Amino acid sequence: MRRLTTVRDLRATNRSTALWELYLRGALSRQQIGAATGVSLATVSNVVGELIEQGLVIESGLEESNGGRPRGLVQVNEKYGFVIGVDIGETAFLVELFDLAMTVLASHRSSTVLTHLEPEDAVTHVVEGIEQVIADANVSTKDIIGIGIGVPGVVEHRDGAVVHGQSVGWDAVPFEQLLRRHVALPLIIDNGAKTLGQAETWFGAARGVDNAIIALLGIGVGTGIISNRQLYRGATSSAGEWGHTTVVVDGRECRCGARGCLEAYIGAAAIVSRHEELAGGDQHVTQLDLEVRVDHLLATRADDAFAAQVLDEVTTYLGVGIANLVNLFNPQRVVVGGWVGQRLSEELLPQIRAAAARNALRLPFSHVEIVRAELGADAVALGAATLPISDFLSRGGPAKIAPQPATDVRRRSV
Amino acid sequence: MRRLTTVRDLRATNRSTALWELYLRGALSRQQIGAATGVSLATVSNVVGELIEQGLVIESGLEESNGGRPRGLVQVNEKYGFVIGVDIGETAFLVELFDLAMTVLASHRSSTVLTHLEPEDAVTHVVEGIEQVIADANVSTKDIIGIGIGVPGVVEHRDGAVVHGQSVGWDAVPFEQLLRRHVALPLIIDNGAKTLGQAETWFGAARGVDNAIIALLGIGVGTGIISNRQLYRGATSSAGEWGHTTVVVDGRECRCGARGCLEAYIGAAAIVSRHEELAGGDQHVTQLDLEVRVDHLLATRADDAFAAQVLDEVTTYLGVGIANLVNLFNPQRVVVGGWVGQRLSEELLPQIRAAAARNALRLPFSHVEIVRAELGADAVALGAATLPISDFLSRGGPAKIAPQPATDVRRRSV
DNA sequence: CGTGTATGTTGTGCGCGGAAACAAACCACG
DNA sequence: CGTGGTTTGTTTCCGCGCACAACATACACG
Repeated sequence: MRRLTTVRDLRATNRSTALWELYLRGALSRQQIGAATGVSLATVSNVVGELIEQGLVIESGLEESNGGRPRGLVQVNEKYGFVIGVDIGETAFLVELFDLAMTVLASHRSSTVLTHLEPEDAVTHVVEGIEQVIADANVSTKDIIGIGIGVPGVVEHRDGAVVHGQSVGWDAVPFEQLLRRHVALPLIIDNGAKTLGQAETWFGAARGVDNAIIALLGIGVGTGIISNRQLYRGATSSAGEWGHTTVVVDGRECRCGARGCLEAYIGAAAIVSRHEELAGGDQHVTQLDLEVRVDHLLATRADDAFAAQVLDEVTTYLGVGIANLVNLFNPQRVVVGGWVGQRLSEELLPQIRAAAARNALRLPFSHVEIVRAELGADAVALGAATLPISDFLSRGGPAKIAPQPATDVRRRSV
Repeated sequence: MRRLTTVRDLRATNRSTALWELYLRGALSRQQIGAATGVSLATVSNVVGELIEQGLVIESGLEESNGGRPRGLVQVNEKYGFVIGVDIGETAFLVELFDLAMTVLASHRSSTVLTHLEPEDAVTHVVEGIEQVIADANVSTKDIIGIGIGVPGVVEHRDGAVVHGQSVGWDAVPFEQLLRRHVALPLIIDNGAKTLGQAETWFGAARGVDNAIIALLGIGVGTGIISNRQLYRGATSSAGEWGHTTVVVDGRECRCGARGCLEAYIGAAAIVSRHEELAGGDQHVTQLDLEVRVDHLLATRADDAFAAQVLDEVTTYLGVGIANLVNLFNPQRVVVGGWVGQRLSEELLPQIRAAAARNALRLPFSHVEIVRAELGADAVALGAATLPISDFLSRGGPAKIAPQPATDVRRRSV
């Protein structure tokens, strides 16, 4: 966090907190801002006036009056700038361009089979997508605040993001460096589970919660951990690697090389192959098949005893995994998402809750809600797009605006 | 965190950060303080001057000069105030009185068998201990900044601390309320594993580390999680309950009622009874015996194949538990402490590291050090005593000092 | 003992937020 | 339709805190 020492830093933080409030809560009156930020009304007026002059904030109607002057509402100018969110996912690339209200203005999808993705190919796909959405939405490059990218793997920040993505065969790929050769805009790269977590925290099932965990179940299994409304990153920002925590010592073999990992029990591939192990069947499964097969399992569980058993096992292991998170992190809410998570929690949420209850300590469990994710799989791109917005709000606006001339303008206009 | 809005808050934070630096790093020159806090030398002089006048800080010698005026060093006045740390542990009560340099000025120990501890008895023991150490150290009550208490169980903060301690049979005991009837001083109550974690962070094996986990292995098994140099508490401050995370689905029965908890494999009682299960032996083990038996296991592991097997198993499970923490929290350092942890890591640390390496992801594991705790079991009381100090430093000194008169004094003296 | 060098302190000015006075916008009621 | 009451928004003034720069201080060295 930036240190706060001089009087001018005060202005910067007050600007920033006002912007955050306005962004997350929508249109607010000046008194609401004052109450939320703790500054006097006079200062709110002052700060808001500055923000309006610079175009970051616009007036948006009046409240109903109850006898006196009606409260004027202000809100963030949705068209002040634009952001791009990129999802490099398990099944496809998705590039979306948003305004600040997170309305999708343009979208570009391209699918690939990602068993072995060449970094250079990924760069090409992403750059193409970015150029495409900018052209489609017809926005000026200088109005784009930044680009956020969610990748399938651990992201290490040293001299730009370095990606370790086992599932796509990436070992210490300097993805940020590669991209910067073709993209001049500000880039922020993070793990896809983390960006999904951010999306659910800002706009989905974890909205308004201080401490939450968003579990992402797909082929891979991961989490985004929200602590004090912020992503928990750990020392080298690889925190939340839930999929390879051990739930059975000496258990099933996992693709990571260890044994008994959670992913080896509740990952999409594990679910399907477990059913084959019980029922017999072809061993050749492509990734696209996985979705169909998981759906089929859920649909036929009333008739297919093996399917019922598999889902029962999955529910148990998922419950154990969640219980471990609850014991260790003591969150207020656990959100189950990702395409496998969505489907499972759609039909089996009570059983998942029960399994978690059996394995968690009573006290932390009594304070936690286990809910289904509200946003779909596209939320990874949405969450990625929130990364530059988060920066933008924390900086209190664009970095370039020199506060001095702005003050002059105001003075002259008086 | 307190919000920072007015210009006066600036002074308060600068005071506080200066105090923190001085406390954690010892005697510093004014320029060092300036560099660490980011304020100008003039302001440092100003703030330090105020602190010296109020007696919180004293001058402590000069540095060697290399040509110019020698740097004057300042440090926190160790005798400005005193704190009391209390450890309500598995085997005894320990009450200690410290000065701000954490020198023990008086100590009071009383042991009990804690299988069923009456809250009222605990209150009596603690109050007696507090009165005793105050009398022994011959300090004035008004010079005591506060009392910190580490308890064996989860602490919930609502209307004062409420303690849930299964191992001592406490279910929602309003311990703070009970104590306040007899103690007028400021009280801070927290989980013993967390206070130990704080002690190792400030003075022990996790000193200077931003993200660390201190594992406490005794009869119970818990952790103190340090994130950004602060204790991670979660939503209701029960975070870090490691002992009852599941490492074997459908595994050994645990005293908590669930199955396969880590504590059922590496807790002191589990270790001893596992050896009995293999070797046969009397089923009657008191808590005091446990220490002897664990020591015996370690001493005879070269000759006793069963002992070797038990320790091998324990090492494996401990490694798995640590690996799970590493994957989820991505710390820079894991400190193994508690009396069982100390003994195990004394002799088996390489094996523990190897077991963790087998089960953790490569990337986070490559950034973590697994080390032995530096402080003994008494550190729970030490850590508890840091709680009021932490408050004191964050407030920038005692709450009562009105800044206005102090300024007057200075002006008059000019 | 003077000169050079680095440290500590003392004014001065700028920018910030708070309090209070003031201006503005609306409702209600006669 | 106008006036008083009420609530909101703006402006002015003041105190405060920090940065900058000039000044005072303390030591080493020759």
